Amino acid sequence: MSQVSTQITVTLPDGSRRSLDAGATAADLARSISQGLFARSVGALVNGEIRDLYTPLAEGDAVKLLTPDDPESLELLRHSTAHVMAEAVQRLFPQAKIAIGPTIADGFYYDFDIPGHTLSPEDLEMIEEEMKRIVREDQRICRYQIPDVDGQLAEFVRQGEKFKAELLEEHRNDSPTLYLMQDKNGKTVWNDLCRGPHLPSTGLIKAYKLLKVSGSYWRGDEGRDKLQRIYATSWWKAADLEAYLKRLEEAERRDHRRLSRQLDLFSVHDEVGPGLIFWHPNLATVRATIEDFWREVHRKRGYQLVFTPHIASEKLYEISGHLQSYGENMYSAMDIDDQPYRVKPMNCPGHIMIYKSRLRSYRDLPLRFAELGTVYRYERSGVLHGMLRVRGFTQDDSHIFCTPEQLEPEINGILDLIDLLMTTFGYTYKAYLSTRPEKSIGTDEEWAMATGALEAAMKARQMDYQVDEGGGVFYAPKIDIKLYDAIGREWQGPTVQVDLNLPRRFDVTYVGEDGERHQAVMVHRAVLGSMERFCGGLIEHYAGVFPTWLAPVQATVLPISDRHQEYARQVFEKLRERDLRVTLDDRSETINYRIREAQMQQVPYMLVVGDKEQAADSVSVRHRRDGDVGTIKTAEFLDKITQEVAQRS
RNA sequence: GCCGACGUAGCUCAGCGGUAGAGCAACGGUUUCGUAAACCGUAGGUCGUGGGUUCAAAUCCCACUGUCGGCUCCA
Repeated sequence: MSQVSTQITVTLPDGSRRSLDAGATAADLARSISQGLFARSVGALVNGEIRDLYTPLAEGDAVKLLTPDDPESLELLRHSTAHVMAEAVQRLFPQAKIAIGPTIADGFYYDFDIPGHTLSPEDLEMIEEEMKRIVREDQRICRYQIPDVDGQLAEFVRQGEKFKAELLEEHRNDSPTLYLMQDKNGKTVWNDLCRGPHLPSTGLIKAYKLLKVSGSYWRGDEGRDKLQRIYATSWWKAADLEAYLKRLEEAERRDHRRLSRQLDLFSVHDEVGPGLIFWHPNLATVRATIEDFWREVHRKRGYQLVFTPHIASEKLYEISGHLQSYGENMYSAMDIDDQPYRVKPMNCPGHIMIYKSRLRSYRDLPLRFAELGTVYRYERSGVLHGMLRVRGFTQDDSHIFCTPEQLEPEINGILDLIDLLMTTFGYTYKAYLSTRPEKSIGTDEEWAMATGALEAAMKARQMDYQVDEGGGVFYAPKIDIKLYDAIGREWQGPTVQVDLNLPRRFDVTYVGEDGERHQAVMVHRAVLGSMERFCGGLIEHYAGVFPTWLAPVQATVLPISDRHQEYARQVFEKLRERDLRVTLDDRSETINYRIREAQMQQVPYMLVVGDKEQAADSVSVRHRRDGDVGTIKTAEFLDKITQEVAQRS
């Protein structure tokens, strides 16, 4: 051990400082703290960035050693598992060329080009077996800075690793690194061009599973090589993997297409075409209830409801620009009296027509037009998905026309409405502000005004939000809200956009205090998005167990035997008079059978009536979740359920 | 659109070269019941569509169509 004269000092998470020999790595730091920590460390967080355990540290670095207890360590684990998977694939399929293999939420994937072979589910098992071997071999994973980029390039080319060659060429000035997999004798058995970071060795990999194969394209470009992608996941503990697979199962259980069959919610038909939804009575009831609520809250907030036609002359979409920039998502023209017409893909031009039907004064503003507007858009067949991705859908669309001064309070009002609706349905959410992208129209002042108003409104409400720099659409900055459902999945939620384009294209103006015409400011916003997607998502969020105010059937009356039918009918009528959705199930099936059926249909209340209830003008209440909750007076039950519905709980 | 898997009774699925099966649902009867499936019986499919191979095709091959998992796109 030669004593190096220079020392460096690093800071630990608890604020304490530690001196190390210059050139010391995070591993050395761990060792200097305790053997136990060293044994558990798999990487380090250096100045907030995840790094290899054997990263040399520099003077002043803030270092946190990562062990499997730290969530950040999963990134290392998954990235390394991806490499092991790629190594396994190349062992089994020597002709396979590797593309990229990043980590994603809950796992990772790796893309391959495997000439002459298509991966099958059986292959996945084989690959898993091979991975087991690589893990058992406990290969070291070493970072290696490429000293001679051209030499390495030539090597990649010689190996036919054209994707890696392309990547290396691109990153040649970024101090590119290889990660080498080395066996016990220090011999490199595999390598991958990779920025890292990685685990120190493959032996640390424990619980992983390959999930599915699918197609992809090199760099996501369908003009380029077709690749095969393997999706997989990796965890530190078998129990975590188990829990994750359980979560997938739970998601499967909640799948709205599956629940639709059980609860008779919606259908699509070959004879009609894909992506076109038929709402059955049960789901139509849910939707209608949501729409009633939606209309109520909009009226209360000064929105005016409008309706616009489903087809329009092409001229409209030429003015709006949709034909030019959105044409490939629009259905082809139909001929009406020698004029081309189109099915509407957007509601905005229609709302603008209403605005422009007369001269507007600043005194009229803001004008808030809202419509449950049905639109049709061409979606490529492969992307259609149940109710979540369709070709015809109804947006809860609104366009607000206002002055620049009114913009901020209007945004604030929208955010308030969003909060009310999302809270009612039990979603939590996060907000994102998307700012001006590179390719965009409008002046700097316009963008500053619009973006500023969005930001100011969120700040005024003390909302947490993240900024997605350059993530706006070309004509507008926007606020996107992401929803989190009952099992923590993310959904695309409400969106608010300040449009800098259409007011100009349509010459949307108002007469100001000064008697001059000014261009109006226009805001697009959708809260629920589309009724199809929202209701589809809601089915999964509630797992088909709709709260009482939304439930297709809120209560069912179950007479014990035929002699109770008359009384059961009386109870049924009483509920119906209260405008409750109630059914009477007096079929000659056993009471157990009828209860089971109501349970499986997720009916909130089952009202069992027999001799005792008949004698006491009462009902025996069975709740779908709590079971038999006892007998109460019919009038009392009516009050309770009516209140529950009114509270939307 | 592209890659891959799949399409058998209303639903869930078995059969995978040799005369189409089960459970549930439906229908008819019996049963009149106290909190998650009473009993007996009946009916139901040109095996997604079209073509090919074969003495013979639900089964093998091709095309189309739809669904599913991804890619991609999302004014």
